[in-house]
Amino acid sequence: MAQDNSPNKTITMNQRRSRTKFTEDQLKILIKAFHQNPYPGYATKQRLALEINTDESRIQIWFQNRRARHQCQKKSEPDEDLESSQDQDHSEEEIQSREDRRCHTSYTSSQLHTLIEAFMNNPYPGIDTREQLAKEIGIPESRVQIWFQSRRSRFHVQRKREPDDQDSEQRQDQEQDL
DNA sequence: GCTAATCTTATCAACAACCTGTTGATAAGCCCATTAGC
Repeated sequence: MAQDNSPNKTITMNQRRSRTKFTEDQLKILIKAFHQNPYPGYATKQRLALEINTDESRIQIWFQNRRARHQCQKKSEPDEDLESSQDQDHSEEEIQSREDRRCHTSYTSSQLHTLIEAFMNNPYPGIDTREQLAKEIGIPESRVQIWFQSRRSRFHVQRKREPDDQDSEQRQDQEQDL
């Protein structure tokens, strides 16, 4: 999706998380797991994270990127290599057999207060800010990142709707005047 | 150039209050999302 060029974006760019460098052994394990199931549930991601000694959120991102690359590959070279042919059958059955999601995180009012305040200050916090917030409210950084994503999304939807709401209000006023 | 990190948007699903709205989690991205570190 197109991203805007707001000043906030610059803040994000400067504070990216440092790139994770997976070893060959780690990649072997991840690729094998991907062949078995490109949509692993939370339990599998946690197990993988433990196995290759990394964070579960990095496993999630790796699978997201892998799926994206894989989609491109499948389109450009259908029924080509072993990898593609092995993954041809993923689809409906696979979606049906998807593993459980992560448990719903519940935030306390004080945690939410801290997050909202931070959001108003900067809706695009970099890794340092997110980690600081995570530490402050005692929630994993990955959850803080997801919270900001959802918050921005709803904020954008709300802002898109606002002009419509104003229009309809104006129309109602005009109707009442008549 | 490859790919991890990040973004927006749409949708699913858990939860609080009791049928529906709110919001966290996840998936897709088609001029094959964009950005940026190695």
